[in-house]
Amino acid sequence: MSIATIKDVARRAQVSIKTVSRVINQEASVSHGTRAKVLKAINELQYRPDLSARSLRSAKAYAIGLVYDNPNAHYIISLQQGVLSVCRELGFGLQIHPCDSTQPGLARQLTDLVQRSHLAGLVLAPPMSEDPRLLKVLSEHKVPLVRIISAMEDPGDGYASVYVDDRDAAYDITEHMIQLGHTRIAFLWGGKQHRSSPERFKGYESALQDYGIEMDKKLVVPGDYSFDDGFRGARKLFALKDPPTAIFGSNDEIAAGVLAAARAAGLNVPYDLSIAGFEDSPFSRQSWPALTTARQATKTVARHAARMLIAELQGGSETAHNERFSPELVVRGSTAPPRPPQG
Amino acid sequence: MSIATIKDVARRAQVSIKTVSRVINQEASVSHGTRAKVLKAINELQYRPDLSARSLRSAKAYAIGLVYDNPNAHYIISLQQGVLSVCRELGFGLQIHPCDSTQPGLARQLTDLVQRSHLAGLVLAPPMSEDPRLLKVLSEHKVPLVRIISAMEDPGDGYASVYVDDRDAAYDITEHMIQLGHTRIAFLWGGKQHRSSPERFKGYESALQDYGIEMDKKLVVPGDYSFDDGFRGARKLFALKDPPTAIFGSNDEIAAGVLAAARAAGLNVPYDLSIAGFEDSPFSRQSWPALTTARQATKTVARHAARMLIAELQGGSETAHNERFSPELVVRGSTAPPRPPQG
DNA sequence: TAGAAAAATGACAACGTTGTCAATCATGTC
DNA sequence: GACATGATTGACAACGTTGTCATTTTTCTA
Repeated sequence: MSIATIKDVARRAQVSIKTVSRVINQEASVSHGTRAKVLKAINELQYRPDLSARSLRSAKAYAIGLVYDNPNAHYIISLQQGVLSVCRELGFGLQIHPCDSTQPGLARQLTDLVQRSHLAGLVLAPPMSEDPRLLKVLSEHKVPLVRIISAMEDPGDGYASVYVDDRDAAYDITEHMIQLGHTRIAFLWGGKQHRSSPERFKGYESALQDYGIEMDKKLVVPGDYSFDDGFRGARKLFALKDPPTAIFGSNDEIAAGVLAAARAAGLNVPYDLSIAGFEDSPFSRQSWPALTTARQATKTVARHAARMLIAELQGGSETAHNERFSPELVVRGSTAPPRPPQG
Repeated sequence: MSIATIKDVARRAQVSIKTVSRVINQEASVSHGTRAKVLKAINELQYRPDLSARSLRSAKAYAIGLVYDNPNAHYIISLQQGVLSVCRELGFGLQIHPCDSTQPGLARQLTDLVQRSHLAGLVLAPPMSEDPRLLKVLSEHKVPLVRIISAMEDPGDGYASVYVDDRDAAYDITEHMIQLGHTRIAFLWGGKQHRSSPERFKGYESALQDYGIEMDKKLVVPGDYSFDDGFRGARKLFALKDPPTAIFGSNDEIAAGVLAAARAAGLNVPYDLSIAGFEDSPFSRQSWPALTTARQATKTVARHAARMLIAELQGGSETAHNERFSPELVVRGSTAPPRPPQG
C-alpha cells in the first residue's frame, strides 16, 4: 500500500484536485454533495495532506517556533506544553529551538530557522526575549514574534509580549514574610542575564520600603539561578554576626540550595529560618518542608503567547498589544513566624 | 531584500541550479573552481536551502521524530537534549511528539506524523516503546524506529533498541542497602504501564535472594511513579509492627514522597531510615539529605538511540542490533547503616 | 595525437500542493 | 425562454528543490 496523494483522492471522488484542495482547506463554494464525495474518498484512502508540499506552495505558514535557553527542565516543559496545546488546537506545527543566548550568531540562526522551515513566527522566552540587539535584528528581518518577558518597561521594538509581573509577586513574597514578623530578610539574586533578576529584587526592595524596614546590604547576595549559589549564599548569610531569620531565594532552585545549607547547619526550617523561592517547581512541592513560592503559571503564559502570535498572523492587527500575568503567592511550610527572642 | 533561492545563486555564480544543488549536497564531481564560485555566491546572498522543497522532492528525509508520554520533566528534557545533539551534528531536524500512550488512535497518529512530515523515523520512549500492539502497527507501516526500553526480553518485531538495564541497577541499589546492614528493605512499585517497574522489582527481588534474605510481602507496596504514592506508601510502612529500616522507591519522585513522609513522621534520614530512589533527577541531588539513586544517563541513551536510527537509515543495515546501558549506582546521604538495636 | 574513459555540467521533469483565472452550472429575473 | 448573476468546478502554472539523463569538457592511454 503506497501513500495516497491528492490526485488519488481526486480520481476516486471523480473531481479535480483543486476541488479536493478546497475541501481540505474548508473553502467556501463547494457543494454539499461534492464535499461528501470527497470526504468519503479521503477516508477510504486515509489521505493526509503533505506538509512539505503545502508549505512550499502556499504563502501561509503552518508551524511556529519556540526559542529558549534555560537550564530549568520544568520551566521548559511547561513552555512546550503550553505552546503545543495551542498548536494542536489550531492545526499548527511546533519547532522547538533550544539555544545558547550568548552565542554570537544567534540572530542569524533564528532568521535562518524561520526562513528554512517556513515558520509563521517565534515565541521567544527569556533571556532572548529581553535582548535588544537580537530583537532589533529579528525586527529588521520582519520575523513575527511574541516575547515572554518579566519587565513591563522593556523596550521591544513594538513586539507583542506576554508580561509576567515578577516584581509584583516578589513584593507579595516579601510582604508575606514581613507580615509573619520577619525584619531581617535576606535576598539571593538570580542570574544577571535575566531581566527577571532585577525585577524580583525591586519587588523585595519596595516591600521592605513600604513597611519601613531598612535594607541591610549584607543580606543581599549576588549569584545565579542555581542550587549551588543558593547553598553558598546561605552559608555566607549564616556566618554573619546578625544572621537573617528569613531568606528569599530568587527561584526555587536557589531556595533548594538554601534549604540544604540550613539542614546542613542544623537549622530547623521554618522555625529557625524561613525560606521562600519563586516558580512553583515540582521541587517546591516535594521538598520537606514544602517551599513557599510564587506560582508562575508558565503553561498558561506560553499558551497566551502562542495564541497571540497566531492571532497576529491571521488577524494581521498591527497593534502589538500586551498581556500581563501576575504570579500568585503560594504559602507552604517553609515560612513561619521567627522564633521569639530568647530570654 | 527578498529571500534568495537556488536560482539566484545559480545566476550569480554563472552556473546551473543543478550545480548549486551539487555543491550544497556535497556531491562529488564539482570542480574546485566551480565550488568556490558557488560558495561565494551562497555567502553573498545568504542563501539557505528551503527544507520544504528539499524534502518534497527528495526521497531522503531530513528529520526524525521523538515520541514520549512521560510526566517527568527532567527525563523528557534529557531525551530531547540527547536526540537533538545528534540531529544538529548530522543536519537533521527534530519533531517532538508528546502524546497519551493510552489514547486509542495513537498508532494512526504516529504513522500520519511520519507521512505528513516526511520523517525518517521515530525514537520511541517508554511506555510506547513497550507496547506490542503499537509496535505491530508501526511495523506493518514500515516506520523505521528505535526503541528505548528497560527489559531485554521485550519482543520488538525486530526493531533496534537501546536497552537500559533497570534490573541490574535495582540489584545494585538493593545490594548497597544490604551491605550497609539492612535486612528489612521495603520496595515501592512504579507504574504498571511501564515495563521498567517489574524490572526494578526483579532486581530488588534477586538481590534479596542472593543474600539469603527472605522477602516480606508486607514490605512490597504497589503504586505509581509519583510523589503522592511514595508518601502514602511510606506511611503504610511506618505503621507496620515491624517497619523497614530502608525503603527503595522505584524512582526519585517516589523517594521524594518517602523522604517527606519520613520527615513528617519525625524520622531522621538516614539514621532512622535509609531511602534510595532511581533516576538521578535534580531532586535527588538537591534534597537534604541527597538521595542515593541510580544514574540513568538518559541523555546518552537518547543520543545513542538517535544515532542508531540515523545510521540504520543511511547504512540500511538490516541487522537490528541492540545496545545496553546500565545505570550506575550513586551513593549519597540518604542511605546509611541501620541504627544498632536499642539496648 | 587520436580515441576512450572519466569528470564536470546542464536541461528538464518531477515531488504534492495551492493560487489564478477561466469555464461551466444552477438560479433568479423579466 | 433569454439573459444576468452568482455559485461551483477545473486546467494549468507555480513554489524551490533534487533525480535522471544527456551533453560538454577534461584527463588519461597507447
